Amino acid sequence: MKYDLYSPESIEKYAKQLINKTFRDILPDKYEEYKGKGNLGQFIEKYFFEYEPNSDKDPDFKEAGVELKVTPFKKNKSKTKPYSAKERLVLNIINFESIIHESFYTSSFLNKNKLLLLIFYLHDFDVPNKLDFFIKYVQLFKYPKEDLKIIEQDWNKIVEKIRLGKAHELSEGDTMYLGACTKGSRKKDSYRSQPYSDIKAPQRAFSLKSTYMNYILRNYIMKNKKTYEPIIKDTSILEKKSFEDFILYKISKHYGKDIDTLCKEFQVNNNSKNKTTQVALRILGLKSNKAEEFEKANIKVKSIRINSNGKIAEHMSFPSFKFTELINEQWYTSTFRLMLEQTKFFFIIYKFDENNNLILEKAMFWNMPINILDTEVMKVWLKTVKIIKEGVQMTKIGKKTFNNLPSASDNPVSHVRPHGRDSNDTYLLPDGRPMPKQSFWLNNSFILEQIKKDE
DNA sequence: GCATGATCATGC
DNA sequence: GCATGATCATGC
Repeated sequence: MKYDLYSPESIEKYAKQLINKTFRDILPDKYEEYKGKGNLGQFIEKYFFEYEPNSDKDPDFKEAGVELKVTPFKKNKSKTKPYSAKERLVLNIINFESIIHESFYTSSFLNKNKLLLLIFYLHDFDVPNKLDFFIKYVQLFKYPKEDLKIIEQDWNKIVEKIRLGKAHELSEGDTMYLGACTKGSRKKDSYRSQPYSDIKAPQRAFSLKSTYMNYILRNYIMKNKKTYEPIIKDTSILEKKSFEDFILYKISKHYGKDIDTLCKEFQVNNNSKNKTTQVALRILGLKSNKAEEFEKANIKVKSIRINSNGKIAEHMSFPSFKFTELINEQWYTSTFRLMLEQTKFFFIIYKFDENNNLILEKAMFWNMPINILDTEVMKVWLKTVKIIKEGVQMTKIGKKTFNNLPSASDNPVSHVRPHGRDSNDTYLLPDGRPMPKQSFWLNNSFILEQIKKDE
């Protein structure tokens, strides 16, 4: 045997020979050309470790308790973040029927995935054949203690939802590091039954979110020194409270205070445009505007102001899209859908009182309910694509140019509006005309409704 | 006061 | 200089 079956370190050592090799380098001469079907993980199992791929309940290297994972990363244009994980890491499939009888520390998830042998290869978009990608990193990975605590909370949240008969409403935005991602086709016949409801749910698997994989890649694998400051400095806090509850508890101590008082108390510049967000982060004990946990969990902070009449003045904006890219996307894999599905939002909500003082009202975590995402938001998205393909109508009235993209009055949840530096900040339409950059927005009335549901 | 286009401000 | 979150401005 080329490696000791019982020793994780021996397996890792053997696997490190893969570094700086392509998949083609591993292919033995006498074997038929690998078809490229299936995944590269199976390829490594078969040709490098020389065992037949399986889908056991046990880890791939059962005796050593090591699960093999072959996963891509990619190069970015960004100088500060030169590399990212290309995708989430998909782990075992969730069996809705049996998982409701499990508990975390004896779960099938932890049994299979507590020690991972991560093999990172560089996905090069200019290289047509997967076999020519280079393997760059090979390393055993065990969840750090503080991460495992949050993963436990995530696991419990997912199982709780299944126990409530809501497997069909599972979404990656529900949880922090460990997600329940869809796996397999979206055809009706791939839907699965669930124990506490007659509604069939798409098959799902546990996964480590791509933002969490980014963190693993940059900090544990590439060993970058620059990390963000964590909010939870002492893991024992998470024994008593969930991460979310702890955060909300800290903010709640300052409910009712006005923004001027808060700025003074937490030494935030009162003229700063994002002072409302900054105050919340200072309350959480952060010196900067980034939190390690938020980065890993893909939590985006959004501040919301409610007017004294109880309404939200502004809609919520998202990054602008390129018309020519948007029309080539499919809804289920579209940038906008994936963003809404995978992002958890942290709302900091302020309200103007009758004297026009801005008061910290509450904070809450929110993510887009999947049933709204795949109905109302989908309609807006499809309509937008259709209009762009057919040719946007633009009408100039005075200084403003009006268009026929879906507006806030057309749909209760989402709409399209300009979102650029100014009206000269444009992208080209497929027909070559320039148009001010546009983005999807969430309607203020919808946000308000979601905030009220939380009460 | 709503609807929708236009623009500001901060951080990287 | 751009991307992105946040907010302003005008006409009905």
